[in-house]
Amino acid sequence: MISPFPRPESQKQLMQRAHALAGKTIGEVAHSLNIIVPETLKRKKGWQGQFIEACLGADSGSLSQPDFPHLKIELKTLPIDYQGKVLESTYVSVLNLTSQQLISWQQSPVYHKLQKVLWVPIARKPQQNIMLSRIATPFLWCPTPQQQQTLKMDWENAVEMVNLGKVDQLNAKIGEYLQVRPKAANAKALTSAYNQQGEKIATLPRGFYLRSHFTQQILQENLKLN
DNA sequence: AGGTGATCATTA
DNA sequence: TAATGATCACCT
Repeated sequence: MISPFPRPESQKQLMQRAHALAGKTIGEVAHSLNIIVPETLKRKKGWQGQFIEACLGADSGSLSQPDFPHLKIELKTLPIDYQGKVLESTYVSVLNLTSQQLISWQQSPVYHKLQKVLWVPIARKPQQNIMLSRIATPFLWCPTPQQQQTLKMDWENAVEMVNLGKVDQLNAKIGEYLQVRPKAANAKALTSAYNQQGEKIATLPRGFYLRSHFTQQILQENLKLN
C-alpha cells in the first residue's frame, strides 16, 4: 500500500494526522484516499495496520526499527470491540533463536520499539465488513517504570531460555506482559536453533507479543487521562 | 529464509 | 470464551 502522504516531520504533525482519523470509519477514510477495503481480514491479516501506516505517512517495507525512525515512534493498531475490549495480542518483533544473544535489554529491538508507541484503537463487530470498523482516539504511550521493569524481566527470561538451549520449553504461557509465540508462514517454515546439548535443531520461528491483558491496561490508563 | 503488518481457528 | 498455537499476505 502506497502512502499518499510524506513522512510526518514532527511528532506534532503525526499526532494531528492521527487525531484527524478519530471517529471515522475505515470505509470513510479509505474512500477519500481511493483505497479499496477488503470485506474481511481473513486473507488480509495485516491490511488494517498497513492502511493506518499509509494514512499517517509511514513508509512500509520497514526494517527492524520503529515505523517513524526519525521520531522514534512505533505505530500499532489495536483491535477492540465496541465495549473497548482488546481483541488480539500485539506483535512486537521476532526473537532471534540462532546467534548467541549477547545483547542487553536496552539494546534490543523490543526495547526500542516500545519506548514510544502510537496506538490506534479500531473498533469492530464480529462478522462485520471491515469498511464499517471505526477508528477510535489514537494516543501516544510511553511505558511507566513499572511496565519497563516487567517487560525487561519477561524479555530477559525468554532470551535466557534461548541461550540455554531451552527453545522447546518456550511457550505462550511464559511472561507477564511479553510472551513468545510462533511467528511463521506455517508449521513447515522452520528455522534453526540450538538445544541444551548445543546441537543444531529445526524449530518454528518465534516472535514477541504483548498480551492483550497488558494492552487492555494501557488502553484503560489512557482513558482515565481523557 | 526471515522480516514487516497482524488475525485466525482450535484447544483448554 | 480466553489463550495458545497456527496461519495469511507482502516485502527484501
